[in-house]
Amino acid sequence: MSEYDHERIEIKWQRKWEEARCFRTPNHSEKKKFYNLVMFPYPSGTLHVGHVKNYVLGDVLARYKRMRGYNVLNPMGYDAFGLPAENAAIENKTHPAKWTYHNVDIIRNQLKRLGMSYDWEREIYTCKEEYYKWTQWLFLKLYENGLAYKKKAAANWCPHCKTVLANEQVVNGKCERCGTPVTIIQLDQWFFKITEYAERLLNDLDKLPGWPERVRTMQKNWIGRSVGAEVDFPIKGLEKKIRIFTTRPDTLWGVTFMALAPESPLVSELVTEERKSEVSAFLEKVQSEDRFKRTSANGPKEGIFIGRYAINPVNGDEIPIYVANYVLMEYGTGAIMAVPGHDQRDFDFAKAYDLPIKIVISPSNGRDSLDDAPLTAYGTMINSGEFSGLSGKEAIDAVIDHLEKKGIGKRSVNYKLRDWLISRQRYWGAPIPVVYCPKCGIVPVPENELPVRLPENVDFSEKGASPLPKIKEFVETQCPRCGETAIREVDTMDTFIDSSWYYLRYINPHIEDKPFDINDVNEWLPVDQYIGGVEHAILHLMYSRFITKVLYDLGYVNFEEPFENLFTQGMIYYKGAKMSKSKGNVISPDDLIARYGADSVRMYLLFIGPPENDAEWNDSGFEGVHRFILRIWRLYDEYIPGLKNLNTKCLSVENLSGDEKNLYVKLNRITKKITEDIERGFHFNTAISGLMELLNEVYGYVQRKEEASKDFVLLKFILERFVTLIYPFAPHLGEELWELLGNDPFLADKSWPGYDENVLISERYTLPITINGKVRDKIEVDRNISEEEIKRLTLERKRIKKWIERKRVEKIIVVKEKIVNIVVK
RNA sequence: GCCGAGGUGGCGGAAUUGGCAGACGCGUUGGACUCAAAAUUCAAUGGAUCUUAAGGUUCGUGUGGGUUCAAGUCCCACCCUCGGCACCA
Repeated sequence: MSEYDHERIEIKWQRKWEEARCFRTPNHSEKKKFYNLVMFPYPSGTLHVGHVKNYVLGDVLARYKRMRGYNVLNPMGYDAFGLPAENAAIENKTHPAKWTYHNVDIIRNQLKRLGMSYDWEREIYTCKEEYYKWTQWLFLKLYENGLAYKKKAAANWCPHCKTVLANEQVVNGKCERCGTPVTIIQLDQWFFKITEYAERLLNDLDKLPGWPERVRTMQKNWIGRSVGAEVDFPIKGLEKKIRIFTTRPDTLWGVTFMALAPESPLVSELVTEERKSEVSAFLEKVQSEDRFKRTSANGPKEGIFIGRYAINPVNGDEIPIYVANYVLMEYGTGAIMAVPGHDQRDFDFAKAYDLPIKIVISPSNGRDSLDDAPLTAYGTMINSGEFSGLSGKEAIDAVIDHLEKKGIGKRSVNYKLRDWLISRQRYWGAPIPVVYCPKCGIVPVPENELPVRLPENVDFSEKGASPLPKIKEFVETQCPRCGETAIREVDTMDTFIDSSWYYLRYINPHIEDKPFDINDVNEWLPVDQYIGGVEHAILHLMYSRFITKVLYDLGYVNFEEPFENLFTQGMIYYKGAKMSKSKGNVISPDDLIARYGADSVRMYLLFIGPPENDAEWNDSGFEGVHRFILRIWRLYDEYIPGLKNLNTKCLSVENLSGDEKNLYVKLNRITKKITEDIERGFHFNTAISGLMELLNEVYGYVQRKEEASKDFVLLKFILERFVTLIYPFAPHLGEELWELLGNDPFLADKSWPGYDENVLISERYTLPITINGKVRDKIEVDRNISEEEIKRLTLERKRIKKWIERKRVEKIIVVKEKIVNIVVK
């Protein structure tokens, strides 16, 4: 009896696959393409089992699709630029590149040791010149087309990371990476005009039925479209107007004051002389407050009258103008009309400052007092002149038409989405390819001068600050336009730009004169299956969609959405928390692979539960799966010597009966189940339980049967099928047993087995009989039996008679092949 | 507050179209093997309850209603957990 030497087996097959280049994917093939993509890792250290789950899911699908005859593209690379590398470099007095490449080597080895079927010849690193050259090219394309611009603006600054962040990278007022509360600073920054694509990013979500509803909803929320009107309010005694945005033009008659954002330039323009000192004191106070708290819900409403009045353009009311802390400068016009009768915030403010409350929407549900809450629901307009009596959408449309006709307002759409701030005051990223010339101003670096190289000899001794501005050779340059001395941009690009197009580079990873070949990309994209964590629901996934749409508009690709199907896998928890180095609860795959083998790790990560759910790592659960693998090994080890030379072609299925027939039926049933579990969408946990069932069945057979009466040809046939079925999940074990059974490699090149539907339909089956819905008996019947016959047989049963005697049988429901139900009273 | 997902044995989880709830695994218990233990292997395993036993009965999928011959699955109301958004006018 031989031991299951997982290490020998796994390394043997990993080597063989590599030598035979089993997983190399030609760009063109007779076969149908399948682009299988797993979100590439940020190489911050070693992978733990939580990361590994992601890659295992992708690998199972890739291997399965390959067996189904697809030309599968299954690439891997590294999202290799980023701040952690720089921080580590500062801490360990090394270079970010060195740290990054070191980590990449570890991760690559981990992935190889796990048996991932990647086409390693397509490996990409976003930090390599040959890659970031094209990231810079992408920037130029956006710049040329007016989609990249520079402006001075309030930006989120992370004091710990010492850089600005995009809105998407601020979570609850804190830096998404390090958790430090962000502050606001004014800086000259580069932006991508993602807002110009807001409508399409929103609408095209409907074209993505293969995405989880959850992710689409999150993006919808983030884009935050609202429809309404812009209205101009004249100011009493001045030739000025305040423009506001509202989604409720039907409440225009209920405006009792106006409010400006503290940052609004209108404040200083409009404030009267007498109110100036009080107002600026208020502004100072607001500025000193925590911005996140100030702009989050339930904060106290504060403000101050600026001494000026506006005129309500629809009814001529004079209304006071306030500055209020709850009005945001970044949304709409930075000014609002306040309708305390029908808006919670305005209501709170009005209560706090004793402002009048007017009711202009009729309280439909019997409420007539607004003492404690405003009436925010839609309803019938009242006290609104000629518009009184209108309600709902009709009312809103009528009011807007009126505004447009009178020239005091117009239909308008607003989004919560802001432009993508892409400048980072860091070293380890792709330099923004722009030069500042005293004569010509902003000058983009010409395409043929790319890449703008990141200088390598860099001093990281000054803690925290980017070293780029201090490198003379980098900063000082000539203007590409006029040749005069000029200064280079010293900010680098947000690393989310690197990852917003990497799925295109995999198609032609080594091409030198362009980022990708248009024809090849159009052939391979969109990605058929994208797999990754839900934490990228907004960030990476929306940026990638945006960049794809830009490339589409510029004619570089012929598809508008990059990822046809998206699967978001759940996280692995350990000791009740997300695995993380800082919490000290990571489980490394390395030790497990050394002790139990990669196949056990793969199988457990698949068996742990539905892959989209979060799951708690459980050591004894893992051992259970490992036991299953040992159990497979023992069975094969015992029977292979006797089976090796048998020819399964001799198997005649028609002549099977009894135990053998049952076993054969089971094989077909399980084959069907596993196939459907995979096809139906990542139900790998139940697929594996099917394999367990099948193995139990085989064990039952070989133990029950006398040695002499066993059908060894059938046994061999089943054992061959079994390893084929387990191959996508435990590929090393599959290949090894396949070979030991006397077959030539590679199982990797074999087809996924079919199944015989006909044998699944048996001539006889068991039919449960229920009385008033409770199972009381079962009968075995012929497939072709008539309903009448079933009824007759049912009523003859001793057990059934017992239940229906002295009762009245109301009716008998027979659902063939399902159930019989007798209704008695 | 709004939106989304979910709630099933001691535990992880199955149940695909309304048709035998609890597949598979873990754990537990018992038998075999062994000097013994481990490993392995076979069997039992939702709760309550009746019976000497074989075998019954009854309750049971977050709670309360409803539809149906039949509900984990459909409808209504509610409770709880998780995730997202949250002064966005």
